[in-house]
Amino acid sequence: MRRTERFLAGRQRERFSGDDLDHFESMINGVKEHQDGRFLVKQKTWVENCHLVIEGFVFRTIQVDTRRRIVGLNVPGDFIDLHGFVLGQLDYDLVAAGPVKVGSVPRERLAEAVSQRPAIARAMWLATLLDGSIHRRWIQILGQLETPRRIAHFYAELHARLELVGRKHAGVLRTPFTQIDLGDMCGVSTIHANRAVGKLRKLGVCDIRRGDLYTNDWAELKRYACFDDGYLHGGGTPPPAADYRLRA
Amino acid sequence: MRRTERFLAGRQRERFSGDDLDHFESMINGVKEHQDGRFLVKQKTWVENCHLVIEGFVFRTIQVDTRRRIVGLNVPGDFIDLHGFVLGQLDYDLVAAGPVKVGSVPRERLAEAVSQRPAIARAMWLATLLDGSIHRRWIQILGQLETPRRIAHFYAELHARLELVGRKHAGVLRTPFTQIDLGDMCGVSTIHANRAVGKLRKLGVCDIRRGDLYTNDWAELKRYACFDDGYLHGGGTPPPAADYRLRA
DNA sequence: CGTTCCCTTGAGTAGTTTCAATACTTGTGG
DNA sequence: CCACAAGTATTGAAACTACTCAAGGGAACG
Repeated sequence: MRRTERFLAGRQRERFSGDDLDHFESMINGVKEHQDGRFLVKQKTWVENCHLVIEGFVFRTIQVDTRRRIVGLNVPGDFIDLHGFVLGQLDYDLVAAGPVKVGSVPRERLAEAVSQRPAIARAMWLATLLDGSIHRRWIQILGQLETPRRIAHFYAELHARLELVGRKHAGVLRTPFTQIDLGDMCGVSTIHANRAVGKLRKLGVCDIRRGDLYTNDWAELKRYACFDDGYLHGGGTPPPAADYRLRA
Repeated sequence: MRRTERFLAGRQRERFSGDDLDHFESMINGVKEHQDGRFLVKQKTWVENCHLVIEGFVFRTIQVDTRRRIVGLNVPGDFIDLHGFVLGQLDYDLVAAGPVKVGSVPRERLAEAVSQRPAIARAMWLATLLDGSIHRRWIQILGQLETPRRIAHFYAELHARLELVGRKHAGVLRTPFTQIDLGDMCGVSTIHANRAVGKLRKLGVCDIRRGDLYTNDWAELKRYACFDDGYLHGGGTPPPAADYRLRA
């Protein structure tokens, strides 16, 4: 299986030519595995390589004083630090959430690809736009839903994103996330995250145990979470035929 | 004064050649003024033109049922719907916040510029990355600060962003935002926004009246708001000399 | 000069936090 | 195999933050 197999899978990946896909695969100059909690990239340092998640999950965190906020989550197929390629540095830290496998692309190779392959340039831009879209939804969720629904929405999103990259989860979605993580994501205390998890259990929406979510009705869970997958821009919504490639 | 004068001002605008700047200016094929509350672009519709804010403010909102969330704010110099250029449609609505003047760029012109002018292509990507960076900060703020600090942070950010595009505000920063808007931005009820404004007044941090913020100590306000401008990627942080243009 | 929208204030309720204490898991070494 | 340690999960109680409902006051606009 290609290391870049999941990049933009479910979201216009089909626009790549076979040659582009080959080239893209060749840009990965190394793969590393990291343990849970490992800092992959620190904010405010010069980004020399960009990283693609191949296996596992990565948090984007911002730490202020003693308190950590998780401002984003990345799944297999996601680039995690493209911002650093253009801006030079990141405004967040990257932390392995559970064991993770990431591929590395040197910035010169990326610069070259972006300058010479319009499809890849466009794809990179697209990837960062998808990030933005998810960010906006998180902002909405944080301000609009009570904690149990935030947690449900988070898992619903994860479920949908994993499905886009080819991973179906029926009765259980396994993750390495602790309730501490859930709290940091939802902007609430750990204890409150625990009570919210308890409420989801009591309501019969789902059962979250040590990060693993059990449910036999994803549709009901998504309804409860007010989840609407439009913002993920999955498969069915490619724009009309008009040309919007970076180069003609 | 050029209509594109403020685009990326304070953030690598100096990287444009004079020719690029001329070309960029020529892409604007029309300028329109809109009144407060006017919907400029609706979500989930095909984006045929992209828009640049020339004067005034624009909200990015997401409406669910009767409740509106403001997930972003744009100021002069900002493109407000570049996402639609690549993704075809937006995941949010654009609403005029007070009277606003916007320039319009047809997508074919943008497609052409992006394909033939690497500096412009890079700038467009950069512009959307800055959006993302601000989004992440909002996520952090929403989860980490209590309401009075959120409001203070919001004004602090606005102050800094306006300064980047050449607008200094000493004793007062005038905006058309109502307390309803502040509540929708901070993810709290209007009434609670009102009480938070009252608290800022009582603390002596600032005095917000009908959207206008009065203070004689911006540094103190920013300290109170835990504001750190790094995420805006202003002037002082261009990356090292390495080439990261879209095309050689 | 009245309508309308916005701001302000009060009271009761619900959601969330902190502090504190008690279990449960998992991994490690004896 | 058991005991222990460390991290994680759970529960209770008091304090705080924020929400809703409700009513009154102020500023802007026609």
